[in-house]
Amino acid sequence: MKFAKVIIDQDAKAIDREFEYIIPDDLDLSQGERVNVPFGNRTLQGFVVEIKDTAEYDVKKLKKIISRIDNFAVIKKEMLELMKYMAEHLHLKLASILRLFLPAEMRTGKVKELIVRYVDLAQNYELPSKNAKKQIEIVEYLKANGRTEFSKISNEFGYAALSALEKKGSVVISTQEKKRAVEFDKIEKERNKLTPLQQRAVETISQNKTYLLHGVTGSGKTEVYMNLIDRCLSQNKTALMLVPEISLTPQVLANFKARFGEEVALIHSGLSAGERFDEWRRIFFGEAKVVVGARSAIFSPIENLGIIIIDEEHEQSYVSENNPRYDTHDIAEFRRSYNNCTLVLGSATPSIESYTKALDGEYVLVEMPVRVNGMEMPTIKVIDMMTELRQGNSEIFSVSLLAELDNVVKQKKQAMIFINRRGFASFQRCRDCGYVAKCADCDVSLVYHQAENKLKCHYCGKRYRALDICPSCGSKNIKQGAVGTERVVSELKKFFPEVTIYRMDNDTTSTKNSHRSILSQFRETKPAILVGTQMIAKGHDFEDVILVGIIDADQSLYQADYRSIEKTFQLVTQVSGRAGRSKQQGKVILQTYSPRHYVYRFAQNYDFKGFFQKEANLRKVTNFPPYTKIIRILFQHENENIVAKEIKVCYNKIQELKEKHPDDFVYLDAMKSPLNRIKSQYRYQILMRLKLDNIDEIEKEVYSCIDNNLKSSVFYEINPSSLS
DNA sequence: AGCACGCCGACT
DNA sequence: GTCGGCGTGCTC
Repeated sequence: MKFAKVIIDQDAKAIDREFEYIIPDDLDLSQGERVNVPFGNRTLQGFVVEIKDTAEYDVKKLKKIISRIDNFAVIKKEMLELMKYMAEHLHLKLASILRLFLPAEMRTGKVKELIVRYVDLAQNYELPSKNAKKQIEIVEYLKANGRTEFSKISNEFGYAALSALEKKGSVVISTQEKKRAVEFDKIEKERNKLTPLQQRAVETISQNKTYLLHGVTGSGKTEVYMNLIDRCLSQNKTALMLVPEISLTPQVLANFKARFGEEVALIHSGLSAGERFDEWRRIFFGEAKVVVGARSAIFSPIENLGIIIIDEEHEQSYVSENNPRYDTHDIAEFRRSYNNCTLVLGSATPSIESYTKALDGEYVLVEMPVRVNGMEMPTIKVIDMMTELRQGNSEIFSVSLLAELDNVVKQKKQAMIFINRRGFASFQRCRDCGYVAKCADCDVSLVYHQAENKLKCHYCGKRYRALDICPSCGSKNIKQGAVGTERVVSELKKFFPEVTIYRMDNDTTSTKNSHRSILSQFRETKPAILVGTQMIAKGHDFEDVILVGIIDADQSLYQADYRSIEKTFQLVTQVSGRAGRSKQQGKVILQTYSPRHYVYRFAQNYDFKGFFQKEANLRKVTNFPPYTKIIRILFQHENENIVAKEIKVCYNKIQELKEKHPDDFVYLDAMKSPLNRIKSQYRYQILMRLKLDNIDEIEKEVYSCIDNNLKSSVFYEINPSSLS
């Protein structure tokens, strides 16, 4: 008799463990298969994670597996290992980890293979009579082209003729699965010859190690990646390349398709359910040799990996913000080691964490310090907006920015204005009493959207009427707060009424192709100004953009996040990289209310190393990552008394732990979350910072302080970037 | 998660 | 007397 250990596919902590079942004699089950099992008095879906000859549980109480669900093992061996690793190191629920490994449409069974009918000539077909012109055409066509899709023939020559042929037995109809193809712009891209610097990088990155590729914007990292993938393919290995979701533009995808053709599979949020299902199966069954995708593509069931590439490795989007929370770097490192392959982390502005590892010798540092075309980096001019204000300019734009914009317009060139906000203005405030409208459910400032004249909560999506009278003091003196893209556009129109201005942010790119169409329109128009959020900061090459304006660079600087300075440096560098991608040296105008902050001084000089030294030192003396580990345990429940009570119990246990190991703790406290209520859930959190010396043991003990049977939902987070 | 079991109030 | 409220505990 054989037994199976099964994980039930239910996202509940109480049953998040292995259950044993008897495998029926007539079922030849293997590890990684999905099965239906009796559970209590219901039938549930589960994953077989192990098959064994003996049972640990009381055999008399064991039930039999009912049936298998697929005809193959959906979870491969590597992924089962990865599951164990993630459970142990990231404290995630097994069922939720397993769900990461297969597309949702597979789990729910809502999407099926697309089966298509084909037509071909029968071996002993009869020539149709002379009058049957359409039938003759079909026969001729099939003779010339062979087996063809039924619908194509039917549409082109008519269903009547086709079915007549079918009745006579002159054609045969067969069915076959057709993979839903992802549509692309066809582009021909010439292969650029590698510069000596690129050549050296490709040669250096040759071993089964982790490399940090630090190349300035415009240094041609993508071409290096492509060459590394080429080499991999020629060695009969596969490649996995990750790109931040935001830079997965149709252009980027088309580049890969043009270079690697049918061997590429793409995984991104824009795919339809059917496309995602098919792409996943193409990867699973080894039809795709190169996978390009966003964060979640790291879980692609691709085998025989030769290389994993994480482009823009510093991007925060590589850390999933919700359950199950993971950092793509950790998963990539696991897969590198499991497959004994190469991992490349690429960036113009590596994260402090990664660069520290490179200096410590954990990663191999590869540098590309100059641009491919030999151009100088754009000049960055830092403008003090306080001085502007004192000199009587209370506009959004500084005198210098307006002058430079004017210059761009005269030269019939292009400019980009970058702004770190969405909507018309961030919030509405009463000038008399300081009242700011907040969401009743979430305790967070509402965001004013001019187009609809509504206030919206960005956390729960609830909508409110815009303020005209202050509900607190009755004053009518209501003003908008900080500026957003819409406001910048309408102000710009005042100064440059004859210039075309495009806007790109979450609101203008919600429909499927709007992203592409805005960019291609912008590309065609000169002079033109593109106003946008984060979205315009990444990867787009516009030859004629010679000026970039950054409105209120401080926006990201003063967030309650220990990485906010690092993020600001990255942002300024990335945005500046958009200026002057061709012959003319670009200019950047950076507007700030803190012109003396060191982040701008280093960014201005493109001094990454200087910035790194300063920032790493600051982290060290203030005891922040990468020199410590922050752990946040968030408790949520609709009943405030319950959360408060449960968090107290947990906190006391951790407090005891701290008394036993005082040297391992830097900080420990429990508190209300800054956003005390979201979607009617009260939120309390325990925050701690731990030293790294005994981190594995201490963290394990910390985690064991969380009771398994709490009413509150618990979210365990490592190095959180926002504490709201 | 879902479902049964079980012990207390207000209703034909 | 019973119907049903949801607290508690279990699921191989």
